[in-house]
Amino acid sequence: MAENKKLTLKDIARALNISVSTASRALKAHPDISDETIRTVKEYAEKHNYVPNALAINFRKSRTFTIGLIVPELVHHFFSTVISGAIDAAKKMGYSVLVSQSNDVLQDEITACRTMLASSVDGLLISISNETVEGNHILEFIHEGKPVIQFDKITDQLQTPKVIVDDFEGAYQAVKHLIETGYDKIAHLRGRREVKNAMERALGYEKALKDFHKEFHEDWVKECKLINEQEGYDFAKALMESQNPPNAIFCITDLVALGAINYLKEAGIKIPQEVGIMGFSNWKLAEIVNPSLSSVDQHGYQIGEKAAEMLIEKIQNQDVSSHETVELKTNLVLRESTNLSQK
Amino acid sequence: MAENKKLTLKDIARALNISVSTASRALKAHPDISDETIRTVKEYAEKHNYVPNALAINFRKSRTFTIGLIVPELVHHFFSTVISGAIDAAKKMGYSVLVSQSNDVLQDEITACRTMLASSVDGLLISISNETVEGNHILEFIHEGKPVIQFDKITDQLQTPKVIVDDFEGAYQAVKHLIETGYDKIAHLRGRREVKNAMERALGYEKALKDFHKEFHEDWVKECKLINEQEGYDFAKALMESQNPPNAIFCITDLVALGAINYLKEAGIKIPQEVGIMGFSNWKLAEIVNPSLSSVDQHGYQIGEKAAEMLIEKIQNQDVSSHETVELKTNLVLRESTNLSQK
DNA sequence: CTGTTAGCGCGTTCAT
DNA sequence: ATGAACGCGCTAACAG
Repeated sequence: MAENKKLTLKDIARALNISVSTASRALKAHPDISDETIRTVKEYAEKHNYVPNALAINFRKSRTFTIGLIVPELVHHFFSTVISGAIDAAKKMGYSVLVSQSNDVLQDEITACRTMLASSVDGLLISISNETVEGNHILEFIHEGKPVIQFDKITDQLQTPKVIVDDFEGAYQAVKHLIETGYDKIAHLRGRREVKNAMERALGYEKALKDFHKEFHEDWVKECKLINEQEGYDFAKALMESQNPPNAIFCITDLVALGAINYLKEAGIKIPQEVGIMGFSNWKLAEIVNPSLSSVDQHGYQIGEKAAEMLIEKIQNQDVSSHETVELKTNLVLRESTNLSQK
Repeated sequence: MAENKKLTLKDIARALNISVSTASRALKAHPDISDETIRTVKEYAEKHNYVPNALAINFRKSRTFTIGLIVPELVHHFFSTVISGAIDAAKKMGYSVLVSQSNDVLQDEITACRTMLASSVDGLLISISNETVEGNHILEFIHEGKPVIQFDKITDQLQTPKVIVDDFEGAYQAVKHLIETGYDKIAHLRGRREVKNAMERALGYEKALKDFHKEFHEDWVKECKLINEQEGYDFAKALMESQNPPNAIFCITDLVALGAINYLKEAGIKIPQEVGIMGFSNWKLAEIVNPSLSSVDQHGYQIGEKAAEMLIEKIQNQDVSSHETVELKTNLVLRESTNLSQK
């Protein structure tokens, strides 16, 4: 079956009647070694299909060329896109990626961190769970000299480099576009105040209204707790049935927007003529839903790429103390749920 | 900064004035060691937060408690669901998961395999790319005594255990349901003949028609090459504009079904009254699309779980030669795109 | 240019 | 019940 017995340096050395260290150096073309020896050793290694024992190397150098990646949810368009970008970038730099999920449960996140630490990843990429506040489990990496980079869902409590999307600007542009295409009564289905991304989007929304001198009402801002379709539906209903219904709704997320769309369709309210709907995240569903949904694209793939690149750089420079923040720009993807042209 | 200097057995031994081997044995409560020593050592280890060096252990035992997982595409509802299941199951059994994607490109798959082999995973979970035929790169794992399990997209060319969904039965049930709810002219947008899953679904479709004595026409079976929305749209159009249009379409995948739905809506053909649409895979979009799509659920999470469990079992039993196939049942999820009740 | 030696942290004989 | 010694495979400091 398994013709294991992997060839080791020792075998090569014995076969060629040289010392193990010479063999080792020859294989990496060390300048001290004569060209001839190098050739001989390399030929022999090639011929007998020598594969260095990665475990021994890892042990010796105490690093694994593996990075950890923890997200709240794996089955999620945005996060799987980020993962995809991170894996591709890591691969290019010779690293593998250990993936885990926290299910937005702090305890699971802690466990995942421990496991990653135990499997000796060289660094960590993490988007924290909703429950995470202090993050000692994450600091442990830093203590062990392993860089950590936060992305998307971050906390400023932890001094690490961060890769995020400019939520404020994304929201601002989205609302600005709504205004420019003729909507003047714009509501916002926001997320919880404790979540940074949600806060930023809400601030961008407010700023745009202010800059363009549009109405702002507390009543037009509804706080979603679960960020799901049902909430979108319910709040859209509440808004439209209120005294002073808006003519556009800017939603914290596409899923919430979907719920809003469903309500509007059910109520026979025309999209985008009577009410415009703007989502955020540009998930697959934005293309699929009917009418298709205008949304703010977050470039998940690039976030993953950038974060992985930064992390690996830090690893290679043994830099565990810097904490710059990279903010990637979003861009607006216009579809049928909002007016297209200027009014 | 980094107060590294991790505690080693040697440190403990020196501190407690015992030998390294005693310390080692005490920590795992070896029967030879006196209870008192055990207690002392454990206490000391606890107090000073001793963490065994995983790298050293891996090296010594030449295994890593890590499994590899390669899928064609990461940003894909079904595969991310499988990954989720695999990671959760692996975690329960004390394993981590290294994830990679092939993009359905053979060369990428080969690279991914090499990387995984180099990072010394203990076993491999793989859903092969469309381009994969022989799979020597996968056999290498077996040669090294590392079990491999194929799932979903598999090839019988490789003698490994497999975890798949019963595509034949799933398709059969789906078509049977269409028949039982009144459709008698059922078309099928199938996948390529070279792809096993596609073949099974097509066979299930044919068998159901035969068993219930329904019309079968070559013209009603269209082969999708790309399995995308556009093909669904185009083929649905072709079918409906033909001499003998069907009154139901069974689609190889939800995405194709989406295209078909879009065409029918555009053409003003009523779903499900005039034409019923059945998808396959039960992706997120099936719930979201309008009308929502009846589909065959593949239980991706369970596939991932089962595959990971089996793999880890094989690893633990050093079983690299068995090749049983586990076939999980699908189940039909009925929504608005098909008739509900018996006619 | 090449070989010798030592050691990474741990587990495992083999002694005692 | 405990310790000494060895080795996993590889690298690197130190000789020559």
